[in-house]
Amino acid sequence: MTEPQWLNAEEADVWAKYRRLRRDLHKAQEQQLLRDSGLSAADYALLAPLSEAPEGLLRARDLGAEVDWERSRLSHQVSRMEKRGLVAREACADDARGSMVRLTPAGRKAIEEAAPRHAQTVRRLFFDPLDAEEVRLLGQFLDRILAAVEAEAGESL
Amino acid sequence: MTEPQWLNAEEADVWAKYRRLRRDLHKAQEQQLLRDSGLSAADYALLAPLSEAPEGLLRARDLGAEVDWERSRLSHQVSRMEKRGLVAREACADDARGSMVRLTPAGRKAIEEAAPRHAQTVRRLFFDPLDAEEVRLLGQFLDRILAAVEAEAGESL
DNA sequence: ATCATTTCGGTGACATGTCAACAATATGGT
DNA sequence: ACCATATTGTTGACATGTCACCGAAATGAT
Repeated sequence: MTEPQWLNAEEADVWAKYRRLRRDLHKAQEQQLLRDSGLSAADYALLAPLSEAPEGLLRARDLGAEVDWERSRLSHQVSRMEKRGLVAREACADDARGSMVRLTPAGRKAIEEAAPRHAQTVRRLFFDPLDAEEVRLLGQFLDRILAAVEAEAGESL
Repeated sequence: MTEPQWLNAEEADVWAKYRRLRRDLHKAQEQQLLRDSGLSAADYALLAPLSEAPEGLLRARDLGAEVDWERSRLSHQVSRMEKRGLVAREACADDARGSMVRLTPAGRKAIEEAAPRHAQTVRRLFFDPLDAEEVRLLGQFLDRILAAVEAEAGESL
């Protein structure tokens, strides 16, 4: 009996490290983005798939699928970015319910300036501390933990 | 020349997995907490150190240090939790600037009911998919990445 | 003792994220 | 064609998080 319900000392330590990394890495990236490009993480998340789409144009539904965001979240964020001139909304020809989101020239300029430095930051902070074999292992660990999380999420559908 | 500026295919894959894990694990935990205990992640973050403090009483400054939150964030969250009866503010005897935060009986009940299931969820999702050696390795990886992140953060001080 | 500086907590404005509800439109079964 | 249902996007209310600033009080240098 006595399922191992609580975490042992090493697990508690690793869990604390994960939470700290989660927070501090995200904060470091947001600050780097904002400082270098004036973009927020939410801005970047939407600009990246838009910049890879033909003509920088995506239907809101498809942009939402790319980033896996809820519709309301996407709508709010697009509204904020529209105000700042990073994107523009257009009508959807195929479907009168739909809404197209187009990257403006200013938005294209912002993402193209931001992307290299963003990638450099990811490399320097996340990958440089590990060698190739360790990256491979970490990928395996993430796969397995993700599978457990997705299985849990799947139950409630 | 040509510093490895962009991520290679495996790195991009691992990075995408990390971001997905980051988001989905956090969401799974928040939902479990809210469903089982009516607490948000922010509630839990403050209730945990309070429940371990003598008399469930901590000075705001020290509570903030425990969770490493900014003062304004802590103040906002304590205000919201005060409204819901989870904690109560008191004057600080030593320092007239200070403010004490005390766990109410309702707050103690909430955290004590939430904690075991929270720990179970962490174990099931994060640690059960890994064996002991893998947990040890993951801890090493996190240590090294964290060191890189903290070094970066330290530069701007 | 005096006064600049620091610490402490709080507030308001705003950005972000979630939820419930809504209106308009599309879709599919009959 | 008709109508129940699903999809799409938006909105408003609210929780959360960040930032700049403030006022009060403690601290430290002189």
